[in-house]
Amino acid sequence: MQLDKVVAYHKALADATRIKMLIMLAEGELNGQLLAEKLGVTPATITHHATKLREASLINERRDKNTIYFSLNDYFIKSNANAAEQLIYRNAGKERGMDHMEESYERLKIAVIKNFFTADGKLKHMPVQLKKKLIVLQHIVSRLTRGQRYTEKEINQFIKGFHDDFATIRREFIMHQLMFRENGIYELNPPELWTKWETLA
Amino acid sequence: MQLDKVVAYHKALADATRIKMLIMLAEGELNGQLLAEKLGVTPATITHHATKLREASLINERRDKNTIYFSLNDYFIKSNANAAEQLIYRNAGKERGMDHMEESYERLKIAVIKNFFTADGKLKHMPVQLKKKLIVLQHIVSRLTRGQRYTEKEINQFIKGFHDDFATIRREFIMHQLMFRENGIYELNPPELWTKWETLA
DNA sequence: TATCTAATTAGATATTTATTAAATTAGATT
DNA sequence: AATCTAATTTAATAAATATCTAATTAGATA
Repeated sequence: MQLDKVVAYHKALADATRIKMLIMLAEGELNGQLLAEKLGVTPATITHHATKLREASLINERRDKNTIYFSLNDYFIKSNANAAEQLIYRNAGKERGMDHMEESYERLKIAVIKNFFTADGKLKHMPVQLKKKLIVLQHIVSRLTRGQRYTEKEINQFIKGFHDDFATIRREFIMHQLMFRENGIYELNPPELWTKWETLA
Repeated sequence: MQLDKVVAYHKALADATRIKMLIMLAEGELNGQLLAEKLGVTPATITHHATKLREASLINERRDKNTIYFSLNDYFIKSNANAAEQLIYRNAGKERGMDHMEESYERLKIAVIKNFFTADGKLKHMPVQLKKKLIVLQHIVSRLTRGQRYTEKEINQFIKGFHDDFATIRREFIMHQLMFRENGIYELNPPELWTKWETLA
C-alpha cells in the first residue's frame, strides 16, 4: 500500500538541512538564493532539497519574474505526521477488545446518518459533538471520487447539494484531513488519513 | 534544540524494511530469526535495523534464554509523530491573529483552575469538556519535575494529592502525552509534546 | 567441557545521497 | 539583440547506508 509514501515522507524529513528549510518557510515564503545564504549552502543544494520536499508534497512554489518563492504546504505536513502511526497500527489492534468498540461505532454511524440527514439526503444541521460531526463529514465526502481533482467551485456546488453553508463545510473537510488543497485544487485524501474518532481520545 | 532528535527519528522511519518490522511488531513481540525469515533478509540485517530503531527509542527488547524478543515502544512512536510539526511551527505562527487567542486562553485557564480546584488545591471533579480537561491535567502535571523518573506507585501517590481516581488521571497523562511510560517508569514529556487545545480543532 | 542456538560483529560491496563547481536554461530588463 | 538574474542541470566526489557472508560472542543445554 502506501508504505512507499510513508517511507518517502520520512526520507524527506530525515535531513537536517531540509528540516531547517521547513522551519524557515514556516515563517513565510522565501526564494532559493535567500535560503542558500541563510543555510550556508549553494543554490544548487537548495534546488536538490526543494525537489525532495516537493516530491513529498511538503512545499509549494510560486514564480514572480525570475524568482521562485517556496512556501510550506501546511495541510500535508499535518496529515502525513500520523500516517506512519496509522499504517503501523492498522493491521494490529484487533486483538484487544476493540472489536465491539467498532461494532458500537457502526451503530452510532447509522443513527447519526438517520437523524441528521433528511429522507432525500440533505443535511439538517451539523452536529456539535465532534464524533458525530466526523461521521457526517465522512458521509458527505464519501460521495466524491478518489483521485479526482476538483476546483473550489465544483466543491462548493457539490456541498450545496447537502447544505447551504458550503464554506464552513469545505473548511472542515480540510481541517479534518478528509481532503487536501493545492493551488486551489481539491482532492480526496485516502481514508487512512482522515481524522478518526478513535484517535481523538 | 532537538533538531537532531527529529532528524534521527525520521531517519529511523525512512526505510521500508524498518517500517515493515514495526508493522509486524505492532501485532506482538518477535525474535530476530523470525523477523529475518518473514522479511526475507538475514539475521545480521535485522540486527542492523534493530540498532537504528533502538537508538530512536522505537522498540524495546527482552531476553529469554538465547532469544531476544523485540516489541514496540508505543508511546514513543505516538509522541514523536508530532514532534517535527511542533518544531517547524514553533517559531512561526505569532504573525496571524493568534495573539489574542492566546490571551483569551490565558483567561480561560485562570477561570478553570479557580472553578475546578478547591482552595487547598484539590481537584473537585474532572471537567467533561476536552479543552478544560487539558487545562486541569496540565495544571496537575506541572507540579512534577522535568527529567525526574517516577515509579507507578509514586505517580499514584502524587495524583492522590489532587483526586482519588488516580488510575484514570494517570491514564489521561499518557493519552494526552503529558508523560510517557517505559518499563513501568513514568517521566514528564517536554511541554512541546503535550496535546494542546489549539491543535485539536 | 563440548555443543548447540540466537544474536552480534567485522569486513566487503553496491547503492543512495548530500554537496559543490561549472555549464545551461528561463525569463526579465536594457 | 545583448545582458542580467535566479534557478536548474550535469558531472564529480565524498559520505552514509543497506545488505550479505563469514567469523565471533553470549548464553543455554547435554
